[in-house]
Amino acid sequence: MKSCIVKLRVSLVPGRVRVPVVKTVCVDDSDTDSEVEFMPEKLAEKIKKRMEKASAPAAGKKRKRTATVDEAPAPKKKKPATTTTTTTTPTTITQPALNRKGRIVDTNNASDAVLIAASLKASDDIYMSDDEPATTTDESSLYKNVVWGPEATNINYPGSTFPKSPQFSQFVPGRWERMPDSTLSDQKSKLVVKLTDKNGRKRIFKNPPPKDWNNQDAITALNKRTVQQIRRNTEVRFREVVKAYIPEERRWILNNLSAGKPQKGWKTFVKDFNTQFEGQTIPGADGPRPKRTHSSLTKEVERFGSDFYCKGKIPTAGSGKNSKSKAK
DNA sequence: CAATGTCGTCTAATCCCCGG
DNA sequence: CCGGGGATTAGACGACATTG
Repeated sequence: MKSCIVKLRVSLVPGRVRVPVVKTVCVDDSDTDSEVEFMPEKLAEKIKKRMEKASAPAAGKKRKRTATVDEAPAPKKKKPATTTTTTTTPTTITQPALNRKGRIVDTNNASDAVLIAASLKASDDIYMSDDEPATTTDESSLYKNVVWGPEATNINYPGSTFPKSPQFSQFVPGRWERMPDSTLSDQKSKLVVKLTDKNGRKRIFKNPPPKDWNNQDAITALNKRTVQQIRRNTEVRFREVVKAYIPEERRWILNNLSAGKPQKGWKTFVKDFNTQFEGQTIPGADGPRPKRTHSSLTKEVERFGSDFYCKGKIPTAGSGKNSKSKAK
């Protein structure tokens, strides 16, 4: 199998997205049917839509996917540093070009099956053969033990890079992941996280593969662990810190609801809300107020509608159902 | 004790189904 | 086709548990 896949990555330049243009060339004796359908039309449609959206950052805040290459720390301009606090300097926010759904590969889908057949599995240098690898197979674990190879254990492995701002796209169910250029990538390669930490030290984290790549629980835990490794050692974050609703916002919500419902529909409600708060700096609040999405607002009302908004009250901090333990 | 892994809580963003 | 509502999946973080 002398096949080799040439992937032409498209750099997503915010503001001008050019989609896919794939080309998976299999240099092999077999002929390469260049007309293979690489992606279900429907999906392609969605991806396109998504990319458009992604490249049209809503004005205001929202850091777009910065060139998170292992480049300089990128000082970034910081805000007035209202209060001291952790001033975690604006971190690098990265996000995959395709959403979860778009990256999932369906083994039962004909065109996906074709892609899988044409794709190469990640190197054994990461860990030995998947088939007969595991030394031990701890029954209680969702993961299996593997014998890590040089790519995962040797800091000096040829070609290894240790970015200060590592890229990472969540693991999705299944061994394969669809890339922006619509080729497939073996998620095995994401099990080894290489980065240069805040202290300038090169690190390699080795996360054992799931026994079952389709087990969502295993995938979820794997994602949490990986994201945590990156979060603790770099400035990279995959999304903004969630900002809770503040009393002023909730007061507005209350005043604009009738029996728990928007008076003029959610669309207007969301627009008006953001016109009122997005980007505003409210005394006492931490930084400018974030833009709230339709999802966010409807969820807020759904959560506290019956117990608060419908009763003419606004939720108080920590009224969810826990009071958040502050000191312990 | 330090480094890591995991859990709990809060909130966001989708996805999906269903009814108008 | 659009919007509502419920269900999923997920990230940030602090706190706690485990490991070495």
